[in-house]
Amino acid sequence: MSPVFPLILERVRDERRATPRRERSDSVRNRERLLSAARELFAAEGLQAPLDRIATAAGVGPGTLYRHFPTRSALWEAVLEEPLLAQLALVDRALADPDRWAGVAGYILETCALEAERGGYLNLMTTRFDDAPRLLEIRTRIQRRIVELFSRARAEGAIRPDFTTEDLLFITLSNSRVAEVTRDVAPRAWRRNAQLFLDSLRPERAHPLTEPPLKPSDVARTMMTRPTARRPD
Amino acid sequence: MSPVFPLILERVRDERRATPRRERSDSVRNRERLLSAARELFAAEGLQAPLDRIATAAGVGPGTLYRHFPTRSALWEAVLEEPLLAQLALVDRALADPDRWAGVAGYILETCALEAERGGYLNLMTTRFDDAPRLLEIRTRIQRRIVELFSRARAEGAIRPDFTTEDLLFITLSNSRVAEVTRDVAPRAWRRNAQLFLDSLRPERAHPLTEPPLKPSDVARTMMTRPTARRPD
DNA sequence: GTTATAACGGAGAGGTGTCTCCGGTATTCC
DNA sequence: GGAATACCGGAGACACCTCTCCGTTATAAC
Repeated sequence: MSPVFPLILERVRDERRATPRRERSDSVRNRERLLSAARELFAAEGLQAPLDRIATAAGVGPGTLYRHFPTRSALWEAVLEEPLLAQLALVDRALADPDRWAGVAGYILETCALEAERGGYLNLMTTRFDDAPRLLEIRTRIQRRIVELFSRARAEGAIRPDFTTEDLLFITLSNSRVAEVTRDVAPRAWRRNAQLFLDSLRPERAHPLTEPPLKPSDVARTMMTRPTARRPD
Repeated sequence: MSPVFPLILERVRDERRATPRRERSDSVRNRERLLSAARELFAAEGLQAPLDRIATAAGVGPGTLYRHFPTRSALWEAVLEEPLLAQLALVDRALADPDRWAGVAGYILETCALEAERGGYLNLMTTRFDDAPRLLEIRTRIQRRIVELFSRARAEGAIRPDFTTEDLLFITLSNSRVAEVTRDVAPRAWRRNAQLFLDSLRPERAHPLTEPPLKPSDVARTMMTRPTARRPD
């Protein structure tokens, strides 16, 4: 056992590390499968769908899922960026509409549709994304644009003056709950709920709200429970 | 071993069966404790609160809980009759109000309050009570009265003409969700949501709803999942 | 007291879900 | 083709919840 051989092997290993090995084909394939299964199950059963079931649906073992996505948040980041960006695009379109009411009403209906309709993800806007900074960042951008959208509408009298962006929490929660419950029974029922809500938004003959609005910090604290099912420590 | 003794014992046993033994004091005490713990946990954590935790909170073993209340439904029947009757009383009061709008608006606000406020039970009106016929029966009575309340209000133009009692599902779901999420953060926030909803009910603010109303059978099918946690067979 | 027994409560089986470890294998590189 | 190793996937630990069985105990009746 001369010391020479180990040294050579050492060098070889270092070279390998410098030019990293190509990603294994089965790894790539499995990641794709996992993402596709996750998209499907998150849409069908909600963002809390059991990870094991996602692994099974993807045809891999649980170990493989956890290697690719160590936490639920990691999987969320990979899956939910796209729909969140779609949401962002919606606000932008709404902001571009010169008709303020049309902008606001259209935004609400479309964002509800995005969550409620088949293949849409429920609770996208009300789930904690603590460990998913990318998602959080997009949502922050969305929220800033929403504030802009509604303050313009309010300033121009397109909506009732006492409506705040925090009040959007109500339609968001309401829509996801209604959609969840009526999906299989009356898949378009959420629209009626949203249309009713729109009528409560209109400026004409609005009756004053005696209950003060939520503070933004309160809204933040209503976000849905932890991303993994693990108990709090 | 003469056959006489057994015969006497037999008679004694029969007499005992005729005059049943008094209920044991510890049994009574434990039932009270269980009910009180159940009231508390159902209110604090929802109607699906773990039965084991209820047993623990009552200071008894799980066996004792299941002996007194073999199913979750049995416990629900013992605990939820009272609040459902309170709900019934609310509709009756609303029906008695000669001012139709006041009746309807009052009913909605008060029923929301009943569910949302500390010690109230969430989802009382949207949980399946399949194995709790007494609760089911009360709820049916409530629903009949509600139909009466709203059809009068509609007939007299106190609310928008296209609003159906099935649409109440929306405020019910919305209120319980909002309450659930804001309870610890802004315990009165549900009121603002309800007030907004009321404005969508007013006839003078109504814009036509393009989405048709739910059918009563659809509403029935939106009821929340099974009473026990056991998987469906 | 004594006795019969109803009620207790905890151990544990069975189910679901999260997450890890590790022996075996498939893939890449040469 | 062979060697090195990254990746696989299942077994299994842990946690939570439901529900039952059964040896022990408390209570009521006498």
